[in-house]
Amino acid sequence: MAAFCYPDPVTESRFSGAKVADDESPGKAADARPKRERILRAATKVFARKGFYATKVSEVAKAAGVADGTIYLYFKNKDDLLVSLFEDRIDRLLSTLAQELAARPSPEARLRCVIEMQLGLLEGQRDLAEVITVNLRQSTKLMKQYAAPKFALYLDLIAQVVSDGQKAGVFREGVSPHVMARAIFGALDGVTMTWALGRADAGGLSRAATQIADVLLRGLLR
Amino acid sequence: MAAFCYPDPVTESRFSGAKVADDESPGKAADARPKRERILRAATKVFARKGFYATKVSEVAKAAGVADGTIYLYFKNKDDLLVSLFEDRIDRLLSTLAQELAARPSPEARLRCVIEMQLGLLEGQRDLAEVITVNLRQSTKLMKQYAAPKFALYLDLIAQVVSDGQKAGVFREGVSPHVMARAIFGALDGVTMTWALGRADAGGLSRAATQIADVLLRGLLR
Amino acid sequence: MAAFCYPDPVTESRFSGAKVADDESPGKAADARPKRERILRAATKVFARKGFYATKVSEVAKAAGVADGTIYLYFKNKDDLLVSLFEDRIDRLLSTLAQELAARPSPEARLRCVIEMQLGLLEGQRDLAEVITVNLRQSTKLMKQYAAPKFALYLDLIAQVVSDGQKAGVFREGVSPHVMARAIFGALDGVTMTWALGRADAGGLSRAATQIADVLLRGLLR
Amino acid sequence: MAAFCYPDPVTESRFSGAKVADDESPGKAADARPKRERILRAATKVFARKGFYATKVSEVAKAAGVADGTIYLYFKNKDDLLVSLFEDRIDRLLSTLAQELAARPSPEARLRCVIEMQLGLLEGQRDLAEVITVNLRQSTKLMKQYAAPKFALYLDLIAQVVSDGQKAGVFREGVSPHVMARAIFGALDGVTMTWALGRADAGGLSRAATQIADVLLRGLLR
DNA sequence: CATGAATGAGACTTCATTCAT
DNA sequence: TATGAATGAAGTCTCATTCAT
Repeated sequence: MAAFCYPDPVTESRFSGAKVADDESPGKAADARPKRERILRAATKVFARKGFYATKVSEVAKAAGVADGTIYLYFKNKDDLLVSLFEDRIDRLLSTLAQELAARPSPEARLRCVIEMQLGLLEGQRDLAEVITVNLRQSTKLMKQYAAPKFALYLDLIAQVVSDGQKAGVFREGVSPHVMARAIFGALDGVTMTWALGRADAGGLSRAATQIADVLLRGLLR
Repeated sequence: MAAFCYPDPVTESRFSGAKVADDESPGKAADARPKRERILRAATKVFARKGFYATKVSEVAKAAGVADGTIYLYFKNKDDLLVSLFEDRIDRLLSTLAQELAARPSPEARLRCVIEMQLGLLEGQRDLAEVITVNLRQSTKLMKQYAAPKFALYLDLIAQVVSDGQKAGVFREGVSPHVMARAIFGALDGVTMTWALGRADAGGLSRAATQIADVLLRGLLR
Repeated sequence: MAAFCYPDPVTESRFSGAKVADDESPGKAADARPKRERILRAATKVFARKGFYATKVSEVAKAAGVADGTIYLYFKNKDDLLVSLFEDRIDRLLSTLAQELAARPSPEARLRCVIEMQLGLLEGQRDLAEVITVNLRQSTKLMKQYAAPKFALYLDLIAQVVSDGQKAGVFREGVSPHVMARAIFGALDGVTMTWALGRADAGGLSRAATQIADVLLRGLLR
Repeated sequence: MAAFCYPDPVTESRFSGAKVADDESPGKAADARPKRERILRAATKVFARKGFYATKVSEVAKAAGVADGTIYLYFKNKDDLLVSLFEDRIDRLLSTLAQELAARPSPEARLRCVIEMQLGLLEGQRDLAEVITVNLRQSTKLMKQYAAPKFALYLDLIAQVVSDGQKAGVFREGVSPHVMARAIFGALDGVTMTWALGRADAGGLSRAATQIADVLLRGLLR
């Protein structure tokens, strides 16, 4: 559930110092990671507030507490900042999701898991949610060239859950797993987007998750 | 179904003056509209191909066959081009949809109508689909200030269909009509987005519409 | 002799208005040429004073009395400014030189013509001289990629004069025309450079021309 | 002849420490000099390949196998690198040349000596030749402030040779020794430049030296 | 109405230089 | 001495917008 998440803000501040010391290879720049993370986190916040194109690199730098030039020690350019942000987070989601799914044999449970995870990981992270649902789509180029491959992996994973359910005789035939994957993703994305752009009340996404899961499962079951 | 559509490309060049003259408010200059339409159409094409921010106003002008400055006789600025594009199209959708829905009493038929219409109007208009699903999200500002209100109207309309279905005892209780509206919209949007970004095969959206409608209806029915 | 020159500063201000009107094709942007020339002239002045790399594009713009962006309507980038400057001038030199040489049959006269022309065209144009002898060599890239081809044409032309003189039995054999061409060009370039970097006294180059021509001719004659 | 040259690349790596230790002022740190030399040599190579302005200090550092900051322990700044390079080499040339000239009484021999030395020292050192003929002119500021004084010394030395020859009644009167010095230097520089920018074939410069010396001497002799 | 040359503000990015280690 | 991560000043270039024709 914490898959896609930044380190929890609470624990983060507590352990950030320790983390560098204990779970990083000591040869590497010991403080490089935190700085990269700091920049990414600042970028998320500013992008969400102002939009990607309206955000100046210098604003991200200021928010991260580094010099403008420092951004370019960690990211190729401004675009790379957005893409890296997306890739970092979706990588975490993919690996956790794969792991969680492996632990759940029933198709229903697996589908619920996907739904809860996609919504759960953004709950409480309005900024990240906004960046991913809104800002990431800023540029067709970014979408097509960079985000698309990772995104396709995620859709395939959902499609697999549907397909497995069909093979197991639990889900109805006659529904294309790939269309369904897109629809499921889109439904969750749509809910997240309006949540992020609106009041973003606590618990809103969890409640939505249950309802959407109920409807989709009833719709898919034989 | 032609709601959201451009005038048919064939008739357009021949009759554009006349056509727009009769179903539009007469206050505006007689030949201004076709030029406005030409610009809007060019914008759609270029925005879809390159993304809103990567598109220069001069490129839209060239694609529309007008001078750069002419754009500013019809639109306040570049943002206005995108917003106008969205509003023009969604206005047509809203009025047609309201009209179509009025003709269908059963909740199932009404929900199917929504789904078919949202997908149907973009079928064969890959450019427009891409602009609406991808480019419109370019700027949080645009989304929040301009698109959001119109968009909310659309979501309310869907929510109403769900809510009416519940009151009629056809759809299950326990599902928030607003959450459902967002999920339905998102599901269709997700399918459209991948369709537009991918191969965009003819008929792809219609087939998807039926499947999604089936799943959602089964999921919503008592 | 005016080959390589800007229009004479005196006549220029007198006739610039007229020139546009009478000797330009009227279809073309009537005032584009003067603006390009103005920029080129401003660039020469500023480059000579501060060096190419130390000169900001905005300084050239200010000196030319145009906006920064205007520079980019006439030149691809800052490098192009330097290269264009060189090419424009050398083109004029080449065509005038070819024409003058055709009118002189004797090898001695032809060599004197080359020498007087290379030095004469820069006499009184210290800025241009400095840009060509000093600034142009600022970048190996510029030299190798752009200036070199035109420059080679010029060297070939000198080599041809030497070679023709040898065939005519006037100049000694045993001297490579190409080596000699480079040496002649270099001798003149060296004199011009120190003249431009130093006091640049009026008449200095003409006097030098005669002396150098004398030495080289005596050295080359049988 | 080795005047202007780097230490021979072969012996250099083996004996660099010892060699520089004996013929240099002992005041400086014992191992600082080889590092200074390494940096200067790296700078020559990289400047020749990319041009002074296109070369980053970090590239020189990498080529020299030192850290960026180390450069600043030996040179005040990037400009100082170019100036030092020039001064180091020209100092060697000047002292060797003075010494060689002292050993030759006849004006003809002295002039041949100048020519052979200027070309000879660069033969086989294409990089250095390119830096001196092309890169050094990168900045008017560098030329005027730093290189010019040393350069003037060199020109004076050549002028002296001409002037002495005239006084001895060997060279013709009526030729300004200073103009001649600039022309001689320029002729050699021109040949070197095209050699360095072109194929730079072995022996090319020596052959050129003889031809140029022949022409100039015949031109200058009574 | 239409044009398109001109504008000029402002963003991204580079890179010489510094300094804590 | 040596390092190289960090800095931040500053320049090139773009492009939305204007306005004289």
